[in-house]
Amino acid sequence: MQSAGGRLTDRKRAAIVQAAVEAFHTYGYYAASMDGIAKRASVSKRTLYNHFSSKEALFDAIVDELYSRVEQLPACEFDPEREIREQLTELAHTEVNFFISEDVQALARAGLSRVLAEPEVGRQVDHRRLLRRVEIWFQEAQAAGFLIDADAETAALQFIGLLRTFAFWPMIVHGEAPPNERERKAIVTSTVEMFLSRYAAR
Amino acid sequence: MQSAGGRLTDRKRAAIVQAAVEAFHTYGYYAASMDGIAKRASVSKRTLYNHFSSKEALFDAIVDELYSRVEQLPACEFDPEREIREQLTELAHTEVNFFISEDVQALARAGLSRVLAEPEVGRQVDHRRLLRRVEIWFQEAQAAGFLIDADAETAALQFIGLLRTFAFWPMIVHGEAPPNERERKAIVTSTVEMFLSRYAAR
DNA sequence: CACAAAGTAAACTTTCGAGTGTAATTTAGC
DNA sequence: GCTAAATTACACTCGAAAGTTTACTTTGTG
Repeated sequence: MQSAGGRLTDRKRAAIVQAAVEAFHTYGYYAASMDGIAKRASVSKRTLYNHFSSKEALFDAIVDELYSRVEQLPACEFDPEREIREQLTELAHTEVNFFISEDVQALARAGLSRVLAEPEVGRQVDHRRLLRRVEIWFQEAQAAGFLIDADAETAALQFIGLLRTFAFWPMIVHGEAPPNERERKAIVTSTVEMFLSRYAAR
Repeated sequence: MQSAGGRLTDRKRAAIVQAAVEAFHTYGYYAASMDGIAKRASVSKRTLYNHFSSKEALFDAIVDELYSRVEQLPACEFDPEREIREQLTELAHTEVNFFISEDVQALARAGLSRVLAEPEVGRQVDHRRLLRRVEIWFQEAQAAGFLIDADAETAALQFIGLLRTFAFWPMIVHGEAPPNERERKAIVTSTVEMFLSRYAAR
């Protein structure tokens, strides 16, 4: 028995998943090799293939894994008792932390590199899944009279789009480091400011 | 002599460039093969290699080619005599048409797929180059008293970011069709609206 | 301790794409 | 028409990466 918990096979599987996340993060789907992942996980190639029958199966498992981590985002329910700006700021911080997390970055890099080579895959991704939370929040704030009447989906996309512009795409495209706390604050503030300028009820 | 103009070797080269743009657009950098490009250009593989000594050289040539087309964007100078909203709308349309053009999409897809596998490449891309025009425009509008005092780079990034959120990333990530004229108008209008809500002088 | 399940190492097959060598053919300026 | 440069077909090398086979070892539970 080793120090880490679980049966040997569970530990091996976890090591593989971890290594795969790192490899996909670093190299993208195509440039990440199964040999490399096996090595990184300190696992024989055969063991890798015993757990995951192909690279694609491994990738799909990783996507599921990361999605499940990802959907456990703290729910942000609208609260009519609290300041709208404060709540929006909190929501923005949650989203930013989400986008810059290792897991999401790994998922995005791997997913993107795949989607670029196999566009059909991208067409089947539900891009509203992550938007819905914000959309619903917006509708509730509207119903409570805090925000003006406007298309909730557009507003949600604008909000998320602004955050991604500063805290997601630069990391993906230019390999920038994740924003530090000061930078995150500036991003959130400028986004909230813009959003409220447009949508705050008079 | 064939119908198309130019020396044979020039025509061949043009066919190769055209085929490469299409291939990189369709498959991304890695999944596009030199055999495929040669076939698509109706050129022997050897001729392809006589013109471009490697895939990387071909890619770089394409990047240069597209960049040169791309930098001929109609300059949008700020004109203190005209309505700010009208000018901003025009600027937005120019940018949207730019982002959704075949050339830019091809460049982006190829560039992205490369950057995902070789992050160093991405780090060397000057991401402010396309921003500068808008930034300068914004500063001039500020100086003329049409826009409030605020960080020009942030504002420019927000503006471009909003447009890309609706008219660029969905095509890249989800393989969506380019927005039609009605959709483009809606994108431009909502972006201009948001931008002016935040930055228009009182 | 026995033994079944799981892991290991390393050589192996296949496939695919980049890039080359060559001999024969076509093009176009003189 | 002659000639040099460009193009072509195609067979080739080379390397990388997916996935497999085999013979052997480790692990841990009853």
